[in-house]
Amino acid sequence: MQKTLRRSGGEQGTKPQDSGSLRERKHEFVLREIERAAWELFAAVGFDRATVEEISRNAGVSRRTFFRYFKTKEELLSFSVEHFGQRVAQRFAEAPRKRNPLLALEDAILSVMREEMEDTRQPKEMLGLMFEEPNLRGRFLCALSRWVPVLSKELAKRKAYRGDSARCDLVAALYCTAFDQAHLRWYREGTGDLPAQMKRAFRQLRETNCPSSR
Amino acid sequence: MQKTLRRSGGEQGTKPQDSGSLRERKHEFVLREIERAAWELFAAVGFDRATVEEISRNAGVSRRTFFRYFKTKEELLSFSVEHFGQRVAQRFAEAPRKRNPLLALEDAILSVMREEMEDTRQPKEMLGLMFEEPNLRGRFLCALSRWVPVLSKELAKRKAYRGDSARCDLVAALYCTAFDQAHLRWYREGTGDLPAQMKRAFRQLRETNCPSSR
DNA sequence: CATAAAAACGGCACTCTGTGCCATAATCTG
DNA sequence: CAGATTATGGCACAGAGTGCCGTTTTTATG
Repeated sequence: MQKTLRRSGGEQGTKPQDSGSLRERKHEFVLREIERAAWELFAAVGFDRATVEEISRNAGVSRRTFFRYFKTKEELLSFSVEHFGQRVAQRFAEAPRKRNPLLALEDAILSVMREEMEDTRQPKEMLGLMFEEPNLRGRFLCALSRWVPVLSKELAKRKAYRGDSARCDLVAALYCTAFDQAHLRWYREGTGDLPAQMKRAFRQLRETNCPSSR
Repeated sequence: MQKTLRRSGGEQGTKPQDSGSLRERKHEFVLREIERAAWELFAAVGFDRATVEEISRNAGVSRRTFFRYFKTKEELLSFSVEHFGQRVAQRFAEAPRKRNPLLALEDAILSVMREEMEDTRQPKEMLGLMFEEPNLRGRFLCALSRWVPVLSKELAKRKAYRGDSARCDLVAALYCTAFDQAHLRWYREGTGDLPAQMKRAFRQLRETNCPSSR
């Protein structure tokens, strides 16, 4: 009946997803407009002091409508994060089957990350909010954890991981953690480049083994 | 001037920490009383429908006072989780220096976990809330992430990890993730025992290496 | 023990988030 | 164009969380 059930796991407050009809294009437009207004205000006054009231006004919609696009104010944050995960999963799926799954996954993450960094967004400010505010940190981690089933599903298609969904989930989650930790350190140090930090985290993840048997 | 700045990293709404004076013993008592009342109500009507109003009333304090003990309603959840992490870190610190750090850490987690399971709490219900409600999932992950600096600090005392705080952070975070994933799977499957699930996750974490060089 | 300082408490008013409801406007379908 | 769907805005409302202040309890000091 409905063509709307697209997004894999968690539902955003955002229903129409097809692009084509006027209605859906308009929806997409307003969505971006709210997002833009929100980030503008976040950058200006911080997350807490940016009221939905004012975000909505700047975006040209009513407060009530805001909540039809985003279930909560915090969802504005998880939105980008989830989209990122979707892209990683897609990129990973495109990697040749012969390639080592872990390395393919790492490349997928790095590849999407580089694209994102070229974008004209406010990546650093956004991450800053994510890491500073414990409230938003939770949101971020929650959004990140939604990558797990998506990545896990792709991982399960690879020969070495087929049939062990628990292991797929775990490995996916571990890579999400490495992703997070690399970001965190990069943000806190304030120096160095993110891809290098990320690669190091991945390598260390793969090297976390136990020399002596139990 | 103030004796209140104690807790390592994130501040709970809970200030006095020394035990001895009447004031502090009373504070501890009221804290537990609120916690008890809260979990009782959560179990009865769920997290969302349990209002702070009613929790406070059942605990015998005012609504305003509730927020002096817990900064937010959700902090009731992260409270136990953080305490758990503290205990793991302590147990880990007690392990002999000669022991392999990873295995020692695993044992510390398993050991505290077993103790917790014997306690007369509502572990399953609590975890249920943590995993179902995306809202609480975020809180849980955020609380879990606060283990990282604590565990990392202990890890850094071990010979093999000294001087590489980035690696310590990462390894600590990876183990937190394994902990989370094991719980998640255990909860979703509804069967099997948690320690076994946990051990399996740890083993798989250690085995996540890359056979072929890049 | 008495008394003053310090801290906890309760109550009140207030802002903000998030939701249900309904009337209106925009869009889609035929 | 007409009717059905869906989006929107406005309103009222409940609950979370905070600032303020007067009162009560605990501690410290003589």
